[in-house]
Amino acid sequence: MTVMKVSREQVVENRRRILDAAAQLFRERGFDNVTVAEVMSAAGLTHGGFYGHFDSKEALINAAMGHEQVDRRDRTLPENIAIYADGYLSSKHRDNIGVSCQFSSLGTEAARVSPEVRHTLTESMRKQIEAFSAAAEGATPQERRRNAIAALSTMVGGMVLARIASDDPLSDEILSAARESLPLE
Amino acid sequence: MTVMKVSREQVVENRRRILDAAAQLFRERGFDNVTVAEVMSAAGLTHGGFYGHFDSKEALINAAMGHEQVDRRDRTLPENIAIYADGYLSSKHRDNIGVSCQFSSLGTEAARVSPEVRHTLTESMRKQIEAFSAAAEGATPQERRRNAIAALSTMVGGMVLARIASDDPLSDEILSAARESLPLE
DNA sequence: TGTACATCAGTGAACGCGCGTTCACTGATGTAC
DNA sequence: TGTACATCAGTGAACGCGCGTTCACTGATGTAC
Repeated sequence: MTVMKVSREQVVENRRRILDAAAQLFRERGFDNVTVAEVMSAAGLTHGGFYGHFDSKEALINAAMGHEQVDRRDRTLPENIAIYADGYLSSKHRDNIGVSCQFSSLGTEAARVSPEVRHTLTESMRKQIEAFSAAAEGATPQERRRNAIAALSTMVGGMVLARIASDDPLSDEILSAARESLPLE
Repeated sequence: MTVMKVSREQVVENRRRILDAAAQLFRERGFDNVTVAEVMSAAGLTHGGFYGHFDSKEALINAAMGHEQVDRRDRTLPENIAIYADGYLSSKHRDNIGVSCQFSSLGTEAARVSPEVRHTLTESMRKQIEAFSAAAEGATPQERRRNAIAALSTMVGGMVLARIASDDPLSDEILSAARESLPLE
C-alpha cells in the first residue's frame, strides 16, 4: 500500500482525481468546509503530496472551478436545450449537488473568490447564455438573448431556492413552476 | 472605556447590535469567513461577552438568519411589488451585499445550514411568494402563483449571477434582462 | 430618599483543536552507459 | 538488453497560526432595608 514515485501518466491521472474530488466535495459542502486532507484522501492519496500539485488550497479552488468533472462530461451544453433545462430543474439535479452546476451549488461563495476565477466563471456563463439564445423565445436576436439570460437566472435561482427548501413540498413546486415558466421554445 | 455591567435595556440593545453586525458581515463574507470576535467588535463589544448572548457561533448563524436588519426594516415586502422587483434587480442592491436579500447573498451556504434554519428560511420564502402572487401575471390563481415563484427565482438567480460577473459588463446586462423578463404586471 | 450589597453583562487573557503547510524520507521510475 | 544510479511523486510526522470557546475578574446596576 506504500506506493512511492509514480509514472508520468499516473501523475496526470492523480491530478485529475484531485480536481474531480475537489470539485465534488466543494459543491457538496462549500469551499471552507472541505479540508485539503479530505480532498487528497478522496483522490486516494495522502495530504502531504498535495503541494506537489498545487501551491495552496486557494490555487486548488481556482483550478477546481475551471475543471470539468468526469461525471459531468456528457451534461454540459447539449444540443437540445429544452431537455437540458428540464434535467436542470429536476429533483435529481437538486439532490445530486456534488455533480451539480457550479452556479447553483457554489454561486454565493463563487461571488467572493478571486477576480481571476470570477472571470473564468463569467466566460462560462457567457457561453451558456449564447447557447441558450439559440433556443430562446423571441422575434429578434436581442429578445432571444434577453430571454436566454432570464432562463439561466430562473434556473439558477430556482435551484438555489429549491435546495434551501428541500425538506418542504415547496421545493418541488419551485422546480416545476420554474420549469414551466422558462422563456424557451 | 471599560464599561462593565450594563442596564437591562442596554443588554437588549447589545444583542440587537450583535445580530445586526452578524447579518451584515455574514452577507458580505459568508458564514465561515467571519469570526465571532469580528462580529462582537463590529457591535462595539469584546469577544468574551459573546457567550452571554449565544451558545455558539452556530446559534448566532441561526439567529442572524431569522433576524431582520435595522437597515432593511423598510424594504421587506412593500405594497408595490413591481417597484420592489426593480430595486432588487439594481446595481445598488448588487453592490450593497451587506444589506442584501439573504437568498442572493447566502443562498448556497444557506442550503447547508441546519434543518431548523432552513425551515425558517422556507417560511420566509413562502411569504414572499404569496406577496408576489398578488402582483403576478396570469388569469388563474394557480398561474399567478406559478409566475410569482418564477419571478422570485429569476430575481435570486439573476442577482447571484450578476455578483459573480460584477467586474464585467455582462453583470449589468443580466440585471436588466432579468428585470424586463419578470412575469409581474 | 439614602445606603449596603448582591448580581451579572462585559472584559481580556488563555486554552486547545483543527487545518493549511512544511519537510526529511522512501523507493519506483526512467535514464545513462 | 541489462545494470547502476539519479530523480522526484508521494508519505506521514510535525509545526504553528487562527479561531471558537472558557474563565477569573470587574464594577455598574438594581434591589433590600
